Amino acid sequence: MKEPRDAQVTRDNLIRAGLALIASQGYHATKVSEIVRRCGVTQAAFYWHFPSKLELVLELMASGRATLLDTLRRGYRDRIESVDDMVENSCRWFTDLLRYCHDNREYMAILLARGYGADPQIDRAIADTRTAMYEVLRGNIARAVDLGRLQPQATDLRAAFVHRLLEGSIEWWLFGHDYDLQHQPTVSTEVLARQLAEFEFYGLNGSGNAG
Amino acid sequence: MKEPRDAQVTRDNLIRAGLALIASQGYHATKVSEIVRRCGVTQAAFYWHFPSKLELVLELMASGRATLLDTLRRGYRDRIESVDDMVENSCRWFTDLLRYCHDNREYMAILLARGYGADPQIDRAIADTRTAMYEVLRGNIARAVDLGRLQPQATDLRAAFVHRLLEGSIEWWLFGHDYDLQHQPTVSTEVLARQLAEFEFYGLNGSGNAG
Amino acid sequence: MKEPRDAQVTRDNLIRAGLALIASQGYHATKVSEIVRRCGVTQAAFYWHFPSKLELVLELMASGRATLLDTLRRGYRDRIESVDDMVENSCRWFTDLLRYCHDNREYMAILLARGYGADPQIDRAIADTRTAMYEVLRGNIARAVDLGRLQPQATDLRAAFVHRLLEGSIEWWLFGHDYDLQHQPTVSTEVLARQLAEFEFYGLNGSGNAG
Amino acid sequence: MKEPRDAQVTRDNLIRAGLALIASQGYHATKVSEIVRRCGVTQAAFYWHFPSKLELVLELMASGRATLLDTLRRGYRDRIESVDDMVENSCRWFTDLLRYCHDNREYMAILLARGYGADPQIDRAIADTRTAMYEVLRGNIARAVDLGRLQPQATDLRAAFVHRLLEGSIEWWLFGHDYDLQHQPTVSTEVLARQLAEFEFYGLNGSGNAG
DNA sequence: GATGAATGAGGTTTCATTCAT
DNA sequence: TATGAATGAAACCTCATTCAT
Repeated sequence: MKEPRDAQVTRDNLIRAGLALIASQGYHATKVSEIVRRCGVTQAAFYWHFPSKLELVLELMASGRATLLDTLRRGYRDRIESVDDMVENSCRWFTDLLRYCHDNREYMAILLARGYGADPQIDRAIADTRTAMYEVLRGNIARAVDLGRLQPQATDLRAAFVHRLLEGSIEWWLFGHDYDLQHQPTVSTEVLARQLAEFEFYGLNGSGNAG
Repeated sequence: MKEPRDAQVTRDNLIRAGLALIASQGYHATKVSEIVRRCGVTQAAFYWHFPSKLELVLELMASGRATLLDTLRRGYRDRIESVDDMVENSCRWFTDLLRYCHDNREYMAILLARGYGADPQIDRAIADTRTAMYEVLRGNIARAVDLGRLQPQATDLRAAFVHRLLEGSIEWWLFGHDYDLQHQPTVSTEVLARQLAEFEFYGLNGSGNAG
Repeated sequence: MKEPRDAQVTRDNLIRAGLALIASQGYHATKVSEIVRRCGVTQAAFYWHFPSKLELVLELMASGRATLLDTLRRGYRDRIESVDDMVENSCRWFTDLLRYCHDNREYMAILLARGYGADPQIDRAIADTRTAMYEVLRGNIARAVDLGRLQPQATDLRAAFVHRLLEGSIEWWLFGHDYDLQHQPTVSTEVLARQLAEFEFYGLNGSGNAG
Repeated sequence: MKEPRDAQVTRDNLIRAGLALIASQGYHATKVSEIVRRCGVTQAAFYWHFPSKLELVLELMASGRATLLDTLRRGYRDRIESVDDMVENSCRWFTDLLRYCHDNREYMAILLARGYGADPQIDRAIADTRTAMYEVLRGNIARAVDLGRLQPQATDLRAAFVHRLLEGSIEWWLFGHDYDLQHQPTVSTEVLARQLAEFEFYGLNGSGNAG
């Protein structure tokens, strides 16, 4: 259990600082000079750890993607005999996801709003991750259709609805209406997850058995 | 025999070129030199028409905002005796909105994904417009609650859901999963509007009387 | 006859300063910052006139090459009935060439010694020009062989000898033994040309009719 | 079971790698990082062996100079009763020299073309060695003049001719017209030496008794 | 209304060199 | 003897912006 090597600390600091700055200002507005100033090292040190500013971001995105997809795929146990079972499943799954997002708000900021348009490679990294999220949701809906729990109608389209509902709501939850990085959620994880699940299956009209 | 291309024409060209470039590359990646190159004028000409690159964008956003809000507020005739009436209303309103978005895809690209993180003033312009859209939706839901057509429950939250569902779905519709500016919609305006309205009120479970 | 435009003056200054610096320090040691300092303009001005430092040099080399080849090809009137006629022809031709070299010593410095190893494109530019010079000399020898004035023996090899004798002697003449850019020729153009021509045809042993 | 590669081995490797790189790319384009990468050691190791990159090169040049001068001075046995004796002597001497150059082509690359303009100290090292070579040649000619074998005319100038003819021809022989480090000689050592010696004393016109 | 030419500030990246271990 | 990690100085180049004409 040897103590963490200095280099690793510096490297982690650089990643953290880069993440924070890019989340709040975007890629182009974030200068290497500012990243290193926050870490108390020189710019040359940055380039010892990373081949370029772009590579730092791509590494950032890749590691965020890995942990996010991990979370996404863990969920959805399959006992679904009724629509209400599906609501329950969705609710649990959303809860896990929201916790992840809450704990990784800076990564989510880049993924959901501050990333596009920075650089083609970053665009791709974001699009890939978002598409992966869509695929998971689409898979779940398709399975429910196969089991006869949902009507076999416009699966892709409705998966896109759920996907965008979910992403957009997370963005709103974490950053508010004006995309403020300092915004604090006004709703608890549990309430949001439940309301989202209700809305997902019953829309504004509700289930009929709501309180 | 130069045709009399007056100042207004140049100005409009600059705005159009700026809009196209920013929509596809983002604010920082869009250079004044590129904008003017597309218009066949010099950079100094740009600065005769606009005080700065930022001002061009802000003007862009303001004019987009005006026409968008115009469209948004035109809708929603008030005869709502049943939920199905509301679905019909939503459907008509969505249709108008989608038409606008389709006709202004570059502005929507900036508004929905390529704008944040460019500059605090741009961020504000975007946030304001998006919030205005949310307010319209929230107002409609609140009215339905007042009229006893919807349950008086979590109005803000559910307005946020609808708002993000709508925005996100438009983004997907216009630009696909990987935010490709060249993407072509795979669903017609009418079908998307109807499906959105159905989903808005009944969720994945559907209305029961769907085809 | 309008007075020379400012821009052209600046551009010429930059070229001249670049030529002088590269001739004396080599390509890599010559900094854009130094070039512009000598011209009293900013670095951005440099990049308004030239796309890059490399392009400045390539332009330099290209224009030097053009005038040099022009000089090279002007020479060699064809009356050669005896070896002594050839010596006379060579002498005149060398005189022209030496005058050019004397008037363009900075370009010659780059071409003959300070250029190689700077950049692949520069290497090519130099090699091309030197090869062109060799070809002219080889052509002359080949013609003399065809006319029966020289023995048909190892033409390529002996052309290479003459070429390198000439280049090397020019280098020595202009820059001395230690390649000093400030060196002043110790021999007049005419004497050098005559001695070179004698050596070219008779070697150290001489013509027998020398003084 | 690491083989005992002691300090001297590492040092020699560094020198060899440096020599190869500088010969092919020039001084400035050769990075310490690249030298050490080829040797499998770190940059800090480099600086344990050498005080600076410049010192490595100077050492390189000094050792090349020592062996070259050794070769140069070994030659020229003094029996010269006729010009043909001198041709024979030159031929033998050139043969030795060409062998050396062939075996040390990387050093010759730096000495003859890739060195100038790198750094004042390197320039000096090169100039000194080349001047030493000139002195040897001049001494031989002077002796021949003293012995009455050559005419007492323009000794310095003609020594310079011979010197530059020799150097330039070696450069051409080793690296071709476009200074390609990979070039293979197209003429054997013996043929080149003989032709050079013939040319040295008789020029293009030849000896009259040539084959 | 527009141009040609220039500025100034700052960006990313490079590279020889050093120092604690 | 050597390494891993860092420094400092400076290089090339970019780009929004300006100004005289």
